[in-house]
Amino acid sequence: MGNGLREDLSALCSLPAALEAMGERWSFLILRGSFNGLHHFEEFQSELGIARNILANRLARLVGHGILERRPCPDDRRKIEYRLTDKGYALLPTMVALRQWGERWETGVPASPVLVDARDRRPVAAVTVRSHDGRVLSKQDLLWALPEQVAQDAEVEAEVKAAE
Amino acid sequence: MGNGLREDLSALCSLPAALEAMGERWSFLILRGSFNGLHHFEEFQSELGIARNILANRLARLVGHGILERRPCPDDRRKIEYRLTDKGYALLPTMVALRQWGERWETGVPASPVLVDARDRRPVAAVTVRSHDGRVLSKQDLLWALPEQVAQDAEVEAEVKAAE
DNA sequence: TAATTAGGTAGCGATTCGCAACTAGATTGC
DNA sequence: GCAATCTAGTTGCGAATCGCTACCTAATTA
Repeated sequence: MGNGLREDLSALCSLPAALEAMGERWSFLILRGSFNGLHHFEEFQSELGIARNILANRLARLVGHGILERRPCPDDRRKIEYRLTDKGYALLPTMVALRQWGERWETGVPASPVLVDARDRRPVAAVTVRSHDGRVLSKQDLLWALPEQVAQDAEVEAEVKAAE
Repeated sequence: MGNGLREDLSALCSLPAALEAMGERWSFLILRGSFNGLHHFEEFQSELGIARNILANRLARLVGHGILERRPCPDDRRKIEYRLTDKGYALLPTMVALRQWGERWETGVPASPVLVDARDRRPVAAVTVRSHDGRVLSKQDLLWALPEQVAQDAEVEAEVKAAE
């Protein structure tokens, strides 16, 4: 049933393994490439091993959604630069969370390259869900609520005003 | 170029909007259903509007990957229960992060239902990337490092031992 | 025992996939 | 300044996957 995800990439990064389980992978993988400093068509193509027409299609889609920005290189007008927009960069927590999940549950080993704190070069912490005041929440601390059941903003607004 | 993602779901949850941009959606959407308390084939089918053969295929895949567990209902032997495993539940931060991204950048409105802290029914915080000691890290605080460049465990092990 | 319900399969046309070959514009080598 | 090369695609093709509808089987209810 599998359609042949490349094994050579699975070894380096858990993301393909995570997406093998989760479904479509190229958009996420292109995004990972962007986060890791890839900027040009040929870089993505050779790094990811994606078919050229699919890559062109996905890049166009990502640009269309405002996740990547497309602009000609000033120094070499054959080249096109693809860069993350703020919107694209905002997918970092999602990316990191998915990658960490793949590390923990699929590959079992840390992916490379590792995302580290620039200050001390230590790997970032596991991405978690937290309460409004920063406590880590786990399964039994969480609840799904309809909008009208959410604690209303009386106290929240009071705090915000107090902080200003 | 779009293949017709249902609009009626986009209104309720930002995840379809996020996945409209990100690619494959059914596995994530089934997972969201699981997080929100769906357990049976027909529930997923009518809630998500997914084709039956695709749903059967995706459920089998998720079960095969150990994300969902499949077991016959003891009280009604026609029914099959699909439940999140620990591995499946571990995708919560990814789900929440992707959903929050969709809320912020695609739909612009909070999704329903809302994930809240059971203690005070306030919505969970935005999922962020943090340092090992919990500081929120942003773009300029982060670095991609090769495994050999990661701060080695001399001090880390020392701390761990000190804590024991 | 007949009708209904739950969880699938089977068949179909349309779309998308990956692969390979080709193209167009810019640049470099000689 | 002309040929070779390099970048970023597009095109054509067969294979796989998609969504839709209809059908099927086992268990339950009337």
